[in-house]
Amino acid sequence: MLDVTLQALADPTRRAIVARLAAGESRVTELAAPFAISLNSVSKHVRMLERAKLVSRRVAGREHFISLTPGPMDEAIGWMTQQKALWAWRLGRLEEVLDHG
Amino acid sequence: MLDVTLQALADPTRRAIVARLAAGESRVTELAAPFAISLNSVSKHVRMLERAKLVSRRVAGREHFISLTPGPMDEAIGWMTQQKALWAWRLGRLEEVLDHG
DNA sequence: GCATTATTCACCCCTAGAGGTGAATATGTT
DNA sequence: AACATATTCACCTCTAGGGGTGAATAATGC
Repeated sequence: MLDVTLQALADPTRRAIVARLAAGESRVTELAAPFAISLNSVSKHVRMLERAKLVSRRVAGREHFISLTPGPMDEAIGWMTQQKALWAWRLGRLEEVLDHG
Repeated sequence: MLDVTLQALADPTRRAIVARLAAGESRVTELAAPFAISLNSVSKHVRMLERAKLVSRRVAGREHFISLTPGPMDEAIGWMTQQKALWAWRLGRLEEVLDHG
C-alpha cells in the first residue's frame, strides 16, 4: 500500500486536507472551502485519501464527515527511516540516524 | 519540494532503486539489471529521483554513478510525524506518537 | 580508425490523475 | 409538495508519467 499512501500525500491539496483533518473531522464542504477548486474536485481528492485509508467517512444524513486515519503514514515513515538507517549504517555513522533521524 | 519527494517515492521501481542505493552507489546499468523494464525506463526513473534530490550523480568517463541522498526524506518524515502528532494531541494521546510513532 | 559499451535523446503509445461542468441522488426544511 | 443543501455520478479536457523503440553521444579497447 506504500504506493497508494505516498501518491495520495504527493498532492498539495490532499496534504492540506490531511493537515486540516488533523485538527478534527469535518464535512466535505468545509474541507473544500479554503480551495479555489470546485467542490467536486475536493470530493475526488477525499476519495483518493480514502483509497489510501488515510481518512475514513462517517455519513450522517446528507453530511459526510471525514476524519483522519494516520495509520498508513506509519508504514511510509518506517520505510523511509529504514532506508536512511541502512544508508547511514553503510557510511559507518549509524548514530546520526538513531540520535535525531 | 514535498510534492516531488513523495511522488518520486510513490513508484515501486524507484523505491527499489532507492533501496538498492542504500547499499552503496552504483551505475545506471547495475540499477537496471533486476528489472524487467528497459534500461531507458530506469534512466528516466533515476532522473526523477534526481529531480527530487534523492540521488546524486557522479560521472566518471562513460559511467554514471548514482548515490543516495536521503536528505529530502527528512522533510517527508517530518511532515507525516507532525500530522500524526497534531492528530494524537487533539485526541489527548500524544504519548502514542512520541513513544513509538 | 573502428567496434563495443554506457547512457541519454527524441519520439510514440496508453493510462491515470487533476481540473472542469451539469445532472442525479439523498436528505433536510418549510 | 416544493425547495434548498450536501454530495456524488457521468462525462469532457489536458497534462504528466510509465512503458516502449531506435538513434545519437561519449568514452573505452583493440
